Amino acid sequence: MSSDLCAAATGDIPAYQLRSPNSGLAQSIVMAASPGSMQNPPQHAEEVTRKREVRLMKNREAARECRRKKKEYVKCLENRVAVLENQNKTLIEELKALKDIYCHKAE
DNA sequence: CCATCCGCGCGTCAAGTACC
DNA sequence: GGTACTTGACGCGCGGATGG
Repeated sequence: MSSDLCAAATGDIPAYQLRSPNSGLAQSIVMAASPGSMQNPPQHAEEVTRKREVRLMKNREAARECRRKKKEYVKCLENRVAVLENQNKTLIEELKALKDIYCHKAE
């Protein structure tokens, strides 16, 4: 069973790069030290650390998913190459056969 | 054995892009 | 603009292959 990735693989845009809203997880919870508050109490430090951990965790998973998609995409491309090579071979054979027929007629 | 190489997957960062 | 998401690049550790 080939996924939709394969269908997209026939197009121009790498399927694993196609974006859909709400797909996957990721990083980015921008570290915010509120501009006015120069005091940096321990609670804030904890909060910052927590946010960073969450961000790292999300990005970790996002990277894993990204790699998985990329691998699948490459596999699809390889399959496609195999199919096209076969088609090419068949067409070459066909052409050869037709040429043969044509040559014998010409004689 | 052991040292070295190689391929692979991982975590992280940074830059780019989408979406609000 | 700010936030969320995606992905290329980098460095690291691990396990298997291989030559000495």
